[in-house]
Amino acid sequence: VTAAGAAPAQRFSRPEHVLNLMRGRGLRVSAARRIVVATLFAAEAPVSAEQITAATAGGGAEVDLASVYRNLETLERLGVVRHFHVGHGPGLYALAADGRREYIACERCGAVRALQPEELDAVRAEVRSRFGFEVGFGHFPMVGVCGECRDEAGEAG
Amino acid sequence: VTAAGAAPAQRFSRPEHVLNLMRGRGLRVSAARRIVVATLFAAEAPVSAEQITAATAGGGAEVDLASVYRNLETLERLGVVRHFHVGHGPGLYALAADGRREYIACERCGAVRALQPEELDAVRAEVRSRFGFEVGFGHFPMVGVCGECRDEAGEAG
DNA sequence: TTAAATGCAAAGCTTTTGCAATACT
DNA sequence: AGTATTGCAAAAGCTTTGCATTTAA
Repeated sequence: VTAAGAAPAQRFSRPEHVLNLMRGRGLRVSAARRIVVATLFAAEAPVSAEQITAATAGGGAEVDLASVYRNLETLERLGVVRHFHVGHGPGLYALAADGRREYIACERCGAVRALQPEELDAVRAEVRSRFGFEVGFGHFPMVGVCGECRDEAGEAG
Repeated sequence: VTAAGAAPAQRFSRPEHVLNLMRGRGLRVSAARRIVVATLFAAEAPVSAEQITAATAGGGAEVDLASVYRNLETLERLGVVRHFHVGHGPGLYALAADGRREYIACERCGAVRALQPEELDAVRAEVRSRFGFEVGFGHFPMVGVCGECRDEAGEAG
């Protein structure tokens, strides 16, 4: 079942696919948009708006932070991008190309691990049966300490 | 085992207990502090700093927001108060009188349910075994839709 | 040509910080 | 009296908004 108003699940394997989608929707393909989209495709992990503007520094042109935010919002409306929040700190944006994702974050090293929703179904079911809440980790992921950071910290207090 | 540096688990059933603790630590008992502490005791649910300043409006005196934040931080250092974050929105503060608490929040109605840590042990264990993360819900609670809000929304899309 | 999108600047919201004035001890 | 604490104001961090200018179509 597809929710009305939501963009259909779709695959965007390259920046041009996204830009074509925008053109198809009557949106313009500006230099700023090319850069934002390119940066998202180049990113290996979710990035903040600030990081996107910074990433453009190397490429020559600089995209204003406000424009980055506006474009991220536009891309999110198109279903191309999703964002979420880890602890304090800015929102993190990533391509939604592979469909819905959820996350779990390490508050110590900042690592963000992307998960398939099914991987969290057991957790979700546990929470639902115990507390009656239907929880999701796509927008507000769980925060904790990852295995590596726990190992580094040692086991003795 | 008690972590070094952490305040010992203690019970504060009345505002005076807290004020006495502060005096004992060489801290002064100001009008602002009386008000902040009183407001926390009077609150039925976790409150924001903003709500604490607003709550003082009825009592006559008004405590500056900055002072509220500073006092909340002081009280947190003393182990009297804890704060956590629900989605967007300001931090929420509550007495830690009954020991450690964790939370789960409804993103629709804003309800915050306090939980004993043991109630979340199964969830924690599930996450640990699957992902290697040791997660906590005391500072960044899970966010979802509570049972009542789901009922209200109906079951058909 | 013309309306969408940009850059810049300002503002909003939460929280923190500097500093002179106040008030607890 | 002496200093911790306050109030006010300004600033910091993230995000949004207003507006004149640029620019894609």
